Amino acid sequence: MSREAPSTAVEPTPEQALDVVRESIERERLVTLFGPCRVEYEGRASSTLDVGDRLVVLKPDGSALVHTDEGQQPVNWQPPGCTHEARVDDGTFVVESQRTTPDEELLVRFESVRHVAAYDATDPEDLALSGTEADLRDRILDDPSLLEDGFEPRATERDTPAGAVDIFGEDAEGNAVVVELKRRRVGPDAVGQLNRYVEALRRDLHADATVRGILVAPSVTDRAGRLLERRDLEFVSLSPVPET
Amino acid sequence: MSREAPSTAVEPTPEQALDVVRESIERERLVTLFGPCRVEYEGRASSTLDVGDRLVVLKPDGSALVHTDEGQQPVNWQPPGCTHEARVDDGTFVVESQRTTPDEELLVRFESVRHVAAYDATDPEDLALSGTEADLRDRILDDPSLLEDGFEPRATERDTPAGAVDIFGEDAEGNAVVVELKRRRVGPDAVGQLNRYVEALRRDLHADATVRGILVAPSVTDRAGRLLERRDLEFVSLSPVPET
DNA sequence: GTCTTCATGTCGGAT
DNA sequence: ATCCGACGTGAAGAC
Repeated sequence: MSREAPSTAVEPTPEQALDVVRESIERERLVTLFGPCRVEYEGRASSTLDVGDRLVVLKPDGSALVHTDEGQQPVNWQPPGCTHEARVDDGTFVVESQRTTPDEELLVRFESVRHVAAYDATDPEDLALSGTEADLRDRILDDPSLLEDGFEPRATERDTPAGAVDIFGEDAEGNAVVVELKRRRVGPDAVGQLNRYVEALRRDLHADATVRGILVAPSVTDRAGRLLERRDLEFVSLSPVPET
Repeated sequence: MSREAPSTAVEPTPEQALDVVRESIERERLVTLFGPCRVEYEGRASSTLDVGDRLVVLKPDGSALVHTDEGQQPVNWQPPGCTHEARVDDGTFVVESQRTTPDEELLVRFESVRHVAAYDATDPEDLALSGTEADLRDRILDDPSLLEDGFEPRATERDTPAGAVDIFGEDAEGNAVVVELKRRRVGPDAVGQLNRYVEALRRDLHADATVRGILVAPSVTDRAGRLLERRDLEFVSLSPVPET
């Protein structure tokens, strides 16, 4: 019962495709199908897609992907947790993938299946990613003077009525400082976020407390920069990874 | 030179895989590879992924996808416009996908290729999607009283210094109305967005002009609701699709 | 190219 | 289950 060789069939009949797919779903294999098909989706939104050649991937965790020859994103999909079902309907091979909460359904109707394959896939590894917001946070915690001289971090993920603040601390004068981190160049949305946290803390702390808000990112857009000024918020340029 | 049958090879040697993949890239076919591999990415961020079974998809538009047995999203990828290259390196089959602006590179090193397939794929169809924000906008433009009696739309995508307003109009009393649309339940971010537009218009219009801000969505979260009140903004519950 | 926002966003973490 | 924010977000449209 260890990993078996991939099962594949070129130009299978609908019945042959059905056999492969049903058994593969049963045995929790990763399935790929290729051929001309129509796709219908109904759920949070709804869509139809007329006949074209597509690659359909069914994963053992219940995800489904419909890929065309273009684009990084699938043209249709279903998230993990769905139930895949295959059948032959009116002589054509059909895959249906359903879930509840919310009720959603994906239907792929093949004009013909040009290829089907099934794989035993196991992947014990986690992705090791660097250059994230967490890396930016750690850079500042390791050397708070990167933010400004005299800055002292007091907490990460500090809760406020408006949400959790990335880094909360004190400046050299003892003022409260709210730091919002972004791993890349930011627009007006990040300024709004920082502003909400600063307002919330100003309401929560003593009325006489000064609360500074500092946005930390590699850079800001013009509009975001003007918005920062208007809100009396500050900006410090810093990347998740030291500049080369 | 019309559509040929899929080419596939089970357990190819690295050299056989190389032949198939090189020719398929040349001929702009859609390629899938399956087998145990390591993956490295370097670009906006960087990542490594140790050995595991994965499905790799190379598209003729230059996209690359690395899928594990779990998750809707690829564990690694490359966007359209990249250059795919295959080679045998130290006896192992390797795929490299590169792009510029920004410089990014994806490297997939197979321990062994368990299956390779190549497809001629053409897809002339566009997805027909409904239930989007555009549908919500059209509902209101068709029947402005859905927003409130006496509302008159004047413009969509009206420009302000803070960005484009979804719907700009006038209420029964002649006050300016800024409408922000969301196709689903919204959080604090949407309130911030609406607030920016309202502030910008208050600065732009005559000092004595009243500018109302209305958020239109199926529902709002508690925090967003409180934020709306604090900012003196309004909420109207409406879905992109009429309720059943 | 940059900027801005939408998305069936997805995903993870916390409550 | 909902809420909230990060993401190598991606994709589209405007400038």
